[in-house]
Amino acid sequence: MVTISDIAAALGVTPSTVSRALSGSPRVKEETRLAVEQMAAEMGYERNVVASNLRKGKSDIVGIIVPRIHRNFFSNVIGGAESILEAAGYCVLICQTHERLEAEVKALRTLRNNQVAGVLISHAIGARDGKHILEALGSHIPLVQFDRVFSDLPGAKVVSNNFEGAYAATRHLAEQGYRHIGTLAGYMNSEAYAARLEGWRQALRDCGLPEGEVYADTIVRETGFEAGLKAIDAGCDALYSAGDFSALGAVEAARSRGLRIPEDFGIVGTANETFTSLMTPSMSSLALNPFEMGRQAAQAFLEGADGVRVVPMELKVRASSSRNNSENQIPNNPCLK
Amino acid sequence: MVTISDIAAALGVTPSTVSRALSGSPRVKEETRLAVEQMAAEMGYERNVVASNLRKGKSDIVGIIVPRIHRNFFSNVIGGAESILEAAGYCVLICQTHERLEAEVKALRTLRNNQVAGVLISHAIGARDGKHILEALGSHIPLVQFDRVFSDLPGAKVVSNNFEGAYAATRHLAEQGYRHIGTLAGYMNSEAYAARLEGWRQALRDCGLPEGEVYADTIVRETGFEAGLKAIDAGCDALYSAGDFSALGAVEAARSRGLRIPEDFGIVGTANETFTSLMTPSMSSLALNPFEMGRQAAQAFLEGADGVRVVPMELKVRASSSRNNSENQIPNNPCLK
DNA sequence: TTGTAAGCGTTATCAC
DNA sequence: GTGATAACGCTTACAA
Repeated sequence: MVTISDIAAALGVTPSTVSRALSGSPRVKEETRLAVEQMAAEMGYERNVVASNLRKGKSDIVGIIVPRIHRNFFSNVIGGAESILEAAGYCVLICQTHERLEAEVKALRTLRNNQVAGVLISHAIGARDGKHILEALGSHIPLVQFDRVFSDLPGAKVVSNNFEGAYAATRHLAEQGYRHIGTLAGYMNSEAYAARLEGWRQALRDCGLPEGEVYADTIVRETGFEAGLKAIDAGCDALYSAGDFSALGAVEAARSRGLRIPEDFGIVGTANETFTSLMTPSMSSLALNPFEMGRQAAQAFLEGADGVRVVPMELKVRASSSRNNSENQIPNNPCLK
Repeated sequence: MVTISDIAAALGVTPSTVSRALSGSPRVKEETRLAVEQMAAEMGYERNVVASNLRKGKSDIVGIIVPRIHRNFFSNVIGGAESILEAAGYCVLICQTHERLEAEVKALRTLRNNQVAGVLISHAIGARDGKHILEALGSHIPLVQFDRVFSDLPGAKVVSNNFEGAYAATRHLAEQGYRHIGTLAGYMNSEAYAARLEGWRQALRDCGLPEGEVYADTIVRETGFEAGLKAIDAGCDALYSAGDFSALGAVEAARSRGLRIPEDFGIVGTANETFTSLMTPSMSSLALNPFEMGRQAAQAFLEGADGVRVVPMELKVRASSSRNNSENQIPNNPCLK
């Protein structure tokens, strides 16, 4: 392993000069810089970043903590963040918590102990607030929250316009002529899901439809199925689901009750998972924009700016909610943006 | 930030004693150890792993390099590896190369410079051999290759039984009565894909079917579509595809030619992506066992053992290849395991 | 523009 | 069993 001292010795200068030359300090003669660079290349030098980090008290690693990397949403957020961070000279360390709080705390500790430059996080389900985050990470490492955020924590936040998105999805169902629109709502200690719930509720009101009921508070396929059955038996003719997998469960529930989709039962999911466009009938879904969220989160970290950034969602209308009788009488509504 | 010196000062001992006590050295009195541990807890001490790593010349980070984390296969490998590595006290750093060689080299460099304890890698498409890997990583960091491996590199390898898997998939198609079975083959400088190709070829021979043709050498949806059209126009009635996305393209090609699946055209993909079981008709697929591959790769790293580990594949028979006329006359074959 | 020297926090090697 | 001391490789005041 060749060090700056080796290069210094070979050139008859001191390690400090070599260090300066290699880190682009202006306080070094152009001639020396060239000599150093050439010698470094020749000897196959590579900076020991561990030593460098120890000395500087921080690294060029940015940690990203997500519940599960295999979810399309999160892997795309990571991709978006990477695209920005790598260009800025950072490297990215990815941790998954599998939705477990202890894993999240452990990841935060690990990142702190590795003196990361910053942390981008979408927290695991199961916490009511972000106290554990501050405790585990400390307060001097920049923190950016995305998607699932705690408003009470300091630092930047990147969120979707969940209210408006769910509103648009529900309104779309109403416009297709569905009249009893329930919801599969997701985890209620998450502000993102709470906002979707409110969007759904507001849309029903604005469309002059009866109040709907909440049939689930998790977004996995199994509960989607159970909740779907309940909704159908209670007389629902459509569901807005805060997740795609629970929506899928509901589709299966409708089938098992002999209902045709979209004729008898309409459904819109959320997240635009790959399978939604591949299944038959294809499933409408409220698309998040994860790549852009990742980019925004990375930008927020780089700029060190606090505050909330909102990334718009986009409704993908597909077969599961398209009855093609779009001219239904829905009261006009000023809230839709 | 509290250091071992702080603890030492508070207890009237030296930093060396504290270090020994905290790292479980036997050369320290039980009493002192307890006192140190208590004081450490009290003062909220946490080891500075950067300093520790510098001193020890290595870290407890294991790097995992994959082409793309959003592929089901890779995210599950990562999950499997994590489950083993975290239990063993390592933390995991994930890098994605987006199939780009330069990104792979950069990742290897980054990992080496961070003095990782080891690297698990599935290399990007586009290299003929693993020279760049050795050059970038050096030879003293343990390397474990999985799925896409270079035989000529030293170190442990974890692979699927690609030959046998493709053989079984092709034979299954033959048993369903398909007679002109082509293949969408994948990248030929990858040993995994080459083995699948051979398995397909051998199965055709053993089943007494005419030699088939290779219609694609990439596994993306678009080329699957193009290649599917060609295969159909050339008289194929079935395809074994080395990837699920190309198989999906072929399904779309068959549809666009007005063929019914599986009646007129049969297809089996590879990888068992989530969508295969959700699409209509559901798609048969040769499942890899990524979680287990990840576990095996991690084990190989921990044990420091070289050699090749084989993880079996499993054929998932679904609608796209099920004509339910399973009694076709196929010569019995000793090769099938 | 370059050299000197100290130190980041930890661990390993001595000696006692 | 504990203490003193050096060293891991790099960066950065400060001095020259």
